[in-house]
Amino acid sequence: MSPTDGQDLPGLPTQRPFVTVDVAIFGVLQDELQVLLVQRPSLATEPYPGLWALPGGFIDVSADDSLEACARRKLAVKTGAVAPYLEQVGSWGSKARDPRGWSTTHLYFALLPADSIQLVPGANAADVRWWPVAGAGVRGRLAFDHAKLLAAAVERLRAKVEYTSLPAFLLPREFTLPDLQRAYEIVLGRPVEKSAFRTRVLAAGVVEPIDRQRQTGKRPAQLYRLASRSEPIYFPRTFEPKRD
Amino acid sequence: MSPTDGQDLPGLPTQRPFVTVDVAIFGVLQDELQVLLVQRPSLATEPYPGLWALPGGFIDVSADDSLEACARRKLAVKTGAVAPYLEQVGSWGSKARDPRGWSTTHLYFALLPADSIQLVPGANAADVRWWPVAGAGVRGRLAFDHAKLLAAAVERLRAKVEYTSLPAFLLPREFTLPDLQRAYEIVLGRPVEKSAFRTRVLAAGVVEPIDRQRQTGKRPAQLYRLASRSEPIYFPRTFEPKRD
DNA sequence: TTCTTATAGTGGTACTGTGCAACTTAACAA
DNA sequence: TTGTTAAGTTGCACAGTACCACTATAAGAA
Repeated sequence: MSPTDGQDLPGLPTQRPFVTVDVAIFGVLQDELQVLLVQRPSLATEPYPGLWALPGGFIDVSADDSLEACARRKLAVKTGAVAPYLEQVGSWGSKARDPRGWSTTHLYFALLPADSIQLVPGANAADVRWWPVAGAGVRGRLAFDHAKLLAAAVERLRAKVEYTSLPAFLLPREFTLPDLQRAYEIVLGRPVEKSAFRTRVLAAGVVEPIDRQRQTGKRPAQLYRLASRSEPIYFPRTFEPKRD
Repeated sequence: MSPTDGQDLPGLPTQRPFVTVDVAIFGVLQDELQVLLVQRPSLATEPYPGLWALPGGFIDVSADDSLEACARRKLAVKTGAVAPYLEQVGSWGSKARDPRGWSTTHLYFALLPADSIQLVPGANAADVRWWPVAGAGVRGRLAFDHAKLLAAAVERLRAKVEYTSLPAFLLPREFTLPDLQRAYEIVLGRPVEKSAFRTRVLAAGVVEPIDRQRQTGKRPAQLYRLASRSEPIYFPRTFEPKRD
């Protein structure tokens, strides 16, 4: 048995992977699902200089109390906001994923109303930008294995949108049912049937009407807000579209 | 900005959490869902001496190529077998969860036919035993935050059993539909209706009949095996029991 | 004023997968 | 032959979704 193996050692292993947290931050801008990426600094001493990557970085063992706290901190640093929804996607770790050595990352994804935030390039990133999500990722090469991570986050998001109220967290506090329907369509990348959608959302108690409407030039639309602003609703069934 | 923060540092952080992988290994024994636990050595130098814990331990950066490979290795060491199903539950990390310092763990769960394996106490564990799963965990105190980890694994397992064929991985290669139904009932902790269950399983193409039956004294039962021995099937809907 | 247009919202029927209860079938044993 | 028991089937009810057609409400044009 290898000397670094196991909880039974009197001491801790001296060779440890380094540990990072990455966050895929999603928003809806210009009627598209977009993800926030940061450009890595163009220093030859850095891996993947100048390439775009998911926001994230090393755990700070003196500043962060937990993984999730670390994710929330990184999110706040980039957006200046507290995201209404944050979920862990999973973790990845291997000898090969970072040229600097054995590394692990803990991946989270966040949803937020894109109009509510300010982008903050910050000290450790050359630039910050929203990128449209096309298919399972974005156009262009990403640093490290971030294309794979992003694909996993997008897949998780789309899967859960089939049976939860997650897209509501992409909207501002007050919204109409057509707004919400559109958010579903943008994330899923396919049309959603109006009548069934409304029945589903109202029957599940996702939203409650406020006593105001939105005037748009045509028939005004009832405004709603979330019944529960922190927890998503789970619908009894997924969508079941006939034609694909 | 803290000196250990960020990918932008020329160097890597010197203070790193230590990294472990834990595996919740589930099986069905004596008509009960059980989980494999190891007893920690009774050395005063070890945290939680003598307590039971999920099998797992430190990543071995020289032996393990990836997190999942590490999980498979730990699984093989304890059971001497390759589990037909392994899935990551998630990761946890904090300053407080291990008295030795900031630590992270990557939690997996595995399903296997309990009769197919040999328990291997091994060098780094005083004992290995199956423990019945009662509610969200096991009777008795576990080391570290393993009660929370086990609860998360059990919750994930039960949730997926509602809409997948996962319990099939708890059975031997050949089984009858009543066997499979019983596995669902054991994991879910509630009865499952025979007729709807059979329709569901057969319509989804989970199994294929072999041309043999099992004689039990009463009417013989058709034997089946999995159509796909590696991937679970996702049913179009969850169970929808009327009375709870 | 009326007509047109566009979006919001409703109603009605079909369909699918599940729940449930009653039934039939196959083997064994008394 | 009959009774027992577990395996397997049949038929109907039900809930939630899909789809299509319809009505409602505002603004602006005619």
